[in-house]
Amino acid sequence: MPKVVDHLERREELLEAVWRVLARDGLHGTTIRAIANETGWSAGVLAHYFTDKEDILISALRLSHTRIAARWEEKLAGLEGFAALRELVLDNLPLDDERELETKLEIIYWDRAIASSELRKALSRRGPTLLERLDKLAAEAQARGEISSREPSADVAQRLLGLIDGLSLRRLLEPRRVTRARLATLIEQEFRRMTTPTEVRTNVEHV
Amino acid sequence: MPKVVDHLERREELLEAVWRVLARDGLHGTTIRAIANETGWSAGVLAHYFTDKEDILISALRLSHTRIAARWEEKLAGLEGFAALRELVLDNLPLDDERELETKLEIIYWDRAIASSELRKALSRRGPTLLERLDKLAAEAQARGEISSREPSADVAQRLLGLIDGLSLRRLLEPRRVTRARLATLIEQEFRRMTTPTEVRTNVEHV
Amino acid sequence: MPKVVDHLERREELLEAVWRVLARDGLHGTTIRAIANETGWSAGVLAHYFTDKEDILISALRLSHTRIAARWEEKLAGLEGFAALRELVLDNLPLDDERELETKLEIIYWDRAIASSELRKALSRRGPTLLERLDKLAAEAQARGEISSREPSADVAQRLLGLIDGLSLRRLLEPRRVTRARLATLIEQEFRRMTTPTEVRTNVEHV
Amino acid sequence: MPKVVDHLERREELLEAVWRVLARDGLHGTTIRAIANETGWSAGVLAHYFTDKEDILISALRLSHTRIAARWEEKLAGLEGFAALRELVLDNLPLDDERELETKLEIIYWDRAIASSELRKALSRRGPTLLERLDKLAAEAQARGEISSREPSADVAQRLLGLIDGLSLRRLLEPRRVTRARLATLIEQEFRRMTTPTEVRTNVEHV
DNA sequence: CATGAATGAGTGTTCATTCAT
DNA sequence: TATGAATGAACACTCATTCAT
Repeated sequence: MPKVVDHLERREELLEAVWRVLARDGLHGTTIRAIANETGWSAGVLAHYFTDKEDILISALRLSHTRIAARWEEKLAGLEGFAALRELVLDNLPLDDERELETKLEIIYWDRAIASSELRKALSRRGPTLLERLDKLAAEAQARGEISSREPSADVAQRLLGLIDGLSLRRLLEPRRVTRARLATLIEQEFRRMTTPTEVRTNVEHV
Repeated sequence: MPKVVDHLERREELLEAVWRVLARDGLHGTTIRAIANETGWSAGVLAHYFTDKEDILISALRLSHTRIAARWEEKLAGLEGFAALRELVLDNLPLDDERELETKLEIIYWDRAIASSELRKALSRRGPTLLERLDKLAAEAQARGEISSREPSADVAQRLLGLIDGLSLRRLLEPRRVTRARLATLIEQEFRRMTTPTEVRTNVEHV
Repeated sequence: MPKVVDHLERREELLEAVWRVLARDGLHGTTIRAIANETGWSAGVLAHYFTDKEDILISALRLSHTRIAARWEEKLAGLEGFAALRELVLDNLPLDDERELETKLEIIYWDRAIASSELRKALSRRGPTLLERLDKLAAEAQARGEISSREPSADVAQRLLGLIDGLSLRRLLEPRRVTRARLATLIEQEFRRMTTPTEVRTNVEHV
Repeated sequence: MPKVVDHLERREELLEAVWRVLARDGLHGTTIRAIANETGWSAGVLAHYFTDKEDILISALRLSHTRIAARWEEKLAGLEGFAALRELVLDNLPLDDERELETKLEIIYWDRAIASSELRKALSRRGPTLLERLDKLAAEAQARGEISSREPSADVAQRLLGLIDGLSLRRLLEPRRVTRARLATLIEQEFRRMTTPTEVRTNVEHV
C-alpha cells in the first residue's frame, strides 16, 4: 500500500517553506536545494508537486494571494464604506511579521515581472483585485458622503494602491527610517485627508 | 603610442548598455555575456573597466543616479517652493522613455537591496537624497503658504516619495491600465489636493 | 530507494583517477574536466563528493598518505632497529609503479606548498611523520649497536629523508640516467656506510 | 631616432623580475601581468623580448643556471679535490637569500618538468652539469686520498646531488625545523663522513 | 512516494596573446 | 620601442533537471 499523502496539504507545506527562503535569501538566492533544505525533504521531492522552478515560484505567490484574499473576507465582514476601505488598506501594509513577509514576496517578483509577461499575469491577479476592491469601497464611501467625491473613486483607489506599494517598499528598504509606527502614522494622515472636507481657495494658482 | 580611449567615456558607454540589458531582461537575465553582446564588444572587455559583475551593476546604478541628480540641478534652477517641489516629483516619474528606464533600474535592484546591505547603501544614495530634497521643498512651500501646514513637511515628503515609487511601479507592471497620461493625471490630482485649503468638518468622526 | 552508492568507496575511486591525472599532466594540467574525463563520469559529479578543487587535491594527497601509512604498518610488522629502518627507507623510494606515482604526487605539491601554508600543513603530515619514524628507528638501531652512534639519530633521520626526496626526484627527472636499479644501488651503499664502523683518521684536517 | 635599448641587458632585467615573482607567488601565481607589474613595464613589452610565456619561464631558469655557473667559476678558482668539492656543494645550498631564491626556482619547475619533456631538457642542463662537476671533483678527491675510494666517484656525486636537492627542499618546506644553521650542520656531517676512514667491522651482518 | 546520483548547460572570471597606435 | 585595448578560450563552479532505484 502506497503512503497516503494529502497532495494539496503537502503542496502548501512546501510553498510555505518557499516563502521563508524567498524572504530570507531573495529571489536570487532561492535555489531548489535551498528550498529542499528548508522543507526538510530532498530536492527531488519538489518534482512530484511542481513541474518546474518557475511553477514553484508562481505557485508560492499564488498561495500567498489566496491566503491574503481569505483574510480580507474575514476582516471586511460586516464593514462597509470608509470603514471597510480603511481596513483593507491597513491589511495590505507590512505592519506585522506575517504581512511583512507577504510584502517581501511581492517586491521580490517585481524585477522579473517587468521582463516576463507570464509572471506579470500571475502578479496582476492581486493588483487588479485589490485595485477593484479599493475602487468599489471608495465609491461606496463616496456615496455615503464619508469621503470627498471631487475625484473619481478609481483615482482614489489607484492612489491608495500606489501609497500601499510605495510606503511598504520604503519600510523594507529603510526599516530604521520608516518604522512600523511611522508607516501607521503616514497612512492615518492619508485617511484624515480623505475624510476632511475641502474648500476651494481662489487665490492659489496652479502651475 | 597605444590606441587612445577615453576611459571614463568608454565606461559610460558600457554602462548605458548595461542599462538597456537590465531594462530588457531584468537583473536575473543580465549576464556578463548579455551585456557584452549589447555593447558589441567581447565579454573580456568588461574586465578592463570593472573589477567585478557587482561593480558593473552598482556602477550602472550610480551613473543613473548621477545623471538624475544633474538633471535635477537643471530643472530646478530658478524654481522655489511648490513650483520646485512639483517639478521634482514630475521629474521622478516614468513619463518618458528615459525616465522609464531609470525607474526600471530602481525597481530591478529592490529585490537584492532587501537582502544585501551593500547594495542598499548604493541604492539609498538616491532615496534619502530625494527624500531630503522633497522635505526641504515641502517646508519651503509651507512657509510660503502654498500648501497646507497641517502636517509636517517630512510627512508630505515621505508620502510623495511613496506615491512616486508606488505609481511608477504600477505604470511598469500594468502599462495598459496605467498609461502615462493616467499617471500624470493622478499626480496632478495629488498636487491639487496639496494646494487646496481644508476646513475641518465637525460631523465626521475619525475611527 | 535511490541508487545505492558507497560514498567512501566512490570517493576513493575518484581520487585514484585524480592521482593518475596528476602523475600524467602535473598539477598545472590537472583540471576538473581532465579529472572527470579520467573517471569516466561527468564533471559535475565531483561536486557531489568534494566541496572544491582544493578539496579534491588535498584529499587526493591525504588518501595517498593514508595508503602509505597503512603499508608501513604491514611492512614494518615484526621488524626492529636497523632492519625496520632499512625497510622504511626502501618503501619510500619509487622502486615500482605504485610508489613512483606516490612520489610524483609529493613532488607535484612542493611548488604550491612553498607558497601556501594551508597546503604545507596537509603535506607536512607525511613529512614529520616519516621523519619521526626514521628518527625513532635510527635511535633504536643505535641502541642495538647496528649503526654508528657518533651522530644524533635526528641527524641520521634528516639525512635519510633528504636522500629519499633527492634521489627520488632525480629518478623522476632523469629516468634514463637514474634507473630503478641504480636508485637501489645508491641507497644500499648508504645503508652499508651506516653499518660500517668508522675510525678517526688524525691526519685529515677538516676545513 | 628610435630609443636604443640594450636587448640583452633589458632581457636580464626582465628575467630577474620573473625570478622575484616566481619566488613570491609560485609558478601557479606567476602571470604575465604579475611579471609586468614587477618589472614596472607594461604587459605587452614582454612580447618584444620573449616569444611566449613558456619562453619567459625557461629563459628565467636558464639565466639562473648561467649565473650559478659563473659563480662556480669564481668560487672554485684555485681550489682542487675535496676542498673544491666541498665548496661546490655548499654553493648549491640555500644558505643565503640569493641561493634560497635559486633553490625555489628549481623546485618550482619540478612539477612541470615531470610532465613536459621540453622543460625537463632545460632543467637537466643544471642537473647533469652539476652532477658531472661533482663527479669530477669527487674522483679528484679520491685520487688525492682525501675521501674514501670504496665507492665509485659517480655514486658519491649522485648521493651528494640527492642530498643537496633533498635537504634544500626540506629547508624550504619546513623553514622552522630546518634552519640554515641546521642545514649547514647536516652537510658538514656528511663531509666528515666522507673524509673519515672506515674499517670493516666483521661482527655486523648486512641484511 | 521519495531519494540522491548524475548530468550538462550556463555562470563569472582569469589570462595569454594579438595588434593598432 | 612600448602601450594597453581587445580578444576568446579555458577555468572552477552552480544549479535545475532527469531518472534508476
